[in-house]
Amino acid sequence: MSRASIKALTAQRTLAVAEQLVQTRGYNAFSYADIARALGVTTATLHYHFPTKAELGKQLINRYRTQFEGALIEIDAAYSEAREKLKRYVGLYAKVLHDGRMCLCGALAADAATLPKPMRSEIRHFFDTNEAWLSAVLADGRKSGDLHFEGPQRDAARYILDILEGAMLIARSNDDFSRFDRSTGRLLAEFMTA
Amino acid sequence: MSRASIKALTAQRTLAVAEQLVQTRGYNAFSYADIARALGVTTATLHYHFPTKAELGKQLINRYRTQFEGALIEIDAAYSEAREKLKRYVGLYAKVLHDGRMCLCGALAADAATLPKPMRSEIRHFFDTNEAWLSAVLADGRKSGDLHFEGPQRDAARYILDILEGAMLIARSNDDFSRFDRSTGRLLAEFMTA
DNA sequence: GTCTATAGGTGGATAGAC
DNA sequence: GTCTATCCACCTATAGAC
Repeated sequence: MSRASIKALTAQRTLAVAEQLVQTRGYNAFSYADIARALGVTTATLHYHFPTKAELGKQLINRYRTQFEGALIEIDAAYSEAREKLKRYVGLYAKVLHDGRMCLCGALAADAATLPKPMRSEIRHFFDTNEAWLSAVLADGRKSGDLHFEGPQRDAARYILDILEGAMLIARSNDDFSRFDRSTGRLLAEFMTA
Repeated sequence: MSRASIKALTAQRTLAVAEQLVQTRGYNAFSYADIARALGVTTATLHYHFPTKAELGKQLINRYRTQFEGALIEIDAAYSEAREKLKRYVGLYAKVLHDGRMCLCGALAADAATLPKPMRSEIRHFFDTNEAWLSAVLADGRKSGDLHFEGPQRDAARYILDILEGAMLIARSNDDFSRFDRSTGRLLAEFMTA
């Protein structure tokens, strides 16, 4: 781990709690007081590590994207077939949902209009990362005959991301996670059928 | 119009402004003060018409769903082909997006965990209405050979709704409405191809 | 129906002691 | 690094005059 990413224990715990709060309640529905209560510290302590909520939010997304990129690298290392990679990719989102959470950036996207610019940029970065990885998998799958779809890979990648975020959003609000599995199952079938 | 739905002018204007605020900023990012400023009245006046924010929110969704049902009835009256109905249905969402807004219930779904139960019930009601209408259109389209899809109509209907909400969410957060059009275009093509 | 005035609470954020 | 104490802005909501 690089020196730049070494963080004090309280800072790490703050990020973990804040992440969970954003994913379950949304950016505008959590406060420094919520985190302080969970950690057993005061809000002044939190402001020492993260001067502003905007800064905390930015680092939150950055960390989330970095961890996500790590998971994508693991998939690339463990599987060679495009359709298997796509399945595991969907599995990443399913795991988040099963943990009772919304995708961090999906949750933040809903409040995008109220967020500071740096946070909006980080959110785009996360979506761009998804799009790039998916595009590569789709290109590979199309070439090998493993996956089937019409039009540009980029558009198909965005389509997949749209479904994942939408299915999470609706499944959570309806308290029925099986809806996510049925929708993503349909999605996978669509790309795996000639 | 039934007597029960007649509302004082200020109440009507309040609902219109509040709706726009929720759709653009989210439930937890707007206040009675925002509405009061827009209408040129005091917050006390708003509380006369809507005692609590929860009550305002509930009536907001109820009104939205009622208007939406009216639009669905219009579609049914104007078109007979299932694929044409489906196109117009997607057009309803496109219109909301083009107005710079998120679907009201999609926006609220993101904050669902922080909402009072009556509001959550109204949100479900909206999604159920979508699902029921779509299921009927899909059943009809499959019967006439106008639409093509695998599995239960209900699952396909939910799949469509998931994409619409997800595509809106991402398109808005990326400030690129054309993404919505490309994803929904792909969706329509999927159901119209044998 | 709308106002003034205000209560009671919580929000993010800071100064300065330890 | 963490604390106590505090500021000021904003929130939802209410009482009572007009």
